[in-house]
Amino acid sequence: MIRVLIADDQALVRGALASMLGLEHDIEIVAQAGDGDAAVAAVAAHSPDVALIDVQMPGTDGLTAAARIGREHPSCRVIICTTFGRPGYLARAMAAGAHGFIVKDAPPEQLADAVRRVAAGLRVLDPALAAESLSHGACPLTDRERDVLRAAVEGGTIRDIARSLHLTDGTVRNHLSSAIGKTGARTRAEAARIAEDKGWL
Amino acid sequence: MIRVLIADDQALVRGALASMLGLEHDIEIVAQAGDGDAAVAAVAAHSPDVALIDVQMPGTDGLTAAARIGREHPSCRVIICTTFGRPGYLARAMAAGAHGFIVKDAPPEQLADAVRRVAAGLRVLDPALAAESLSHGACPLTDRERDVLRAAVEGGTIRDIARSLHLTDGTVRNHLSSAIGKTGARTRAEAARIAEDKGWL
DNA sequence: ACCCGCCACTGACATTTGTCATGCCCGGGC
DNA sequence: GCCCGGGCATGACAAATGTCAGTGGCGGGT
Repeated sequence: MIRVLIADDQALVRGALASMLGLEHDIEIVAQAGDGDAAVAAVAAHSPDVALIDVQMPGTDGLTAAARIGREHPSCRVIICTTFGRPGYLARAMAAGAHGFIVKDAPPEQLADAVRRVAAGLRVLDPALAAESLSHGACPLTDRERDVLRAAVEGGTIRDIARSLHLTDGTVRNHLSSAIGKTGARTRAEAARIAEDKGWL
Repeated sequence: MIRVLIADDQALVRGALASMLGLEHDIEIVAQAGDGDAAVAAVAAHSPDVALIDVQMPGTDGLTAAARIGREHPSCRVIICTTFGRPGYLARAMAAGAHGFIVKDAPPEQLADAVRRVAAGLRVLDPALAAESLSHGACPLTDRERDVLRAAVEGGTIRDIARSLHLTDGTVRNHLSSAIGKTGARTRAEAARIAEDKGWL
């Protein structure tokens, strides 16, 4: 029996995934969680063989939860399961020590398969996405540029961003300008969208 | 037996929802679809009692598919099932003749229940969301303002928007200014985010 | 010790943007 | 017929934005 934890913030899909996986005779759902902290706690409490974790979750997101699980409970293998196949997500998932990466577009049969492979010690990832992740290279943005872009997606003015980061307007403009250059955008809004698309935020 | 169609662009959650609903003894999944056009076609081909349709789908989106189904196949009742509980979505779903509206945050048991209620001719919707939808009133934007905002979410410059809509820069600025005023935003980026959040685009 | 990259800031500059007043055309309601 | 709202446009103006050059501090390599 493969003991599995499922973490996803949307109760409906979490339950649906659980009942789908529960139909498999060699898989047992031992716990569910709705956010990153609950996922880490559940791993500690139930020590599952495999944790299936969504990226988008309130509070601690799936990628940082995966990193914590990898550090604190190395016996539990992690599969990242996400809506968006963003190259940056794959890169960060691998850096966090995840053993699998699957997108929610994938055919349903693939999920149980991925769980079995990962439980057996193999790695599971989409070849096309892996190629894109490698070819596009790592995120070219510096820490500060990421901070500024993250604040920029809200849509506020430069002064808003500056205040929220305790910086000068000029500094924010410089970081934004540099980020715009690196992303090939022509506006900070476009730069923010591009960075978000690639999973760099 | 209640005959159900499931439409969702993410194969994994579509399959998961299907296997969860399939566990119910009085529910039978007769078809699945990955986009709006396929959903309409599947309704025509299998004449299900209930169609469970996601909003976000490539091509024809779930709300317009629901409207088509309501017009062309009135015997099939529609439940809109969405990730985001945006007031505008609920309003448009009701306008399209949907009989139910459920968010993916809802507890899993609620789904089968909603299917049964809707099949019985009742309406199912989240009271809190309905209240918000009514209190926030309808979308205050004119058609053109919506067009311009939709083009603005990409992040391009005013000139980009103007060209993509075959308008003058000045006209675009006027529409944007008016949309910014109506949304209470201070930037076109913020206005676009707000409008998207409310489901006005 | 030296160089280099990142961070933070300043000041200046040319554009872009948001706002406002004004005008014209059209279609719908009274 | 008249008025009103919406779409489109122009022109003008203040403010915000993007770009550039230059300064200094800090820390990590070699």
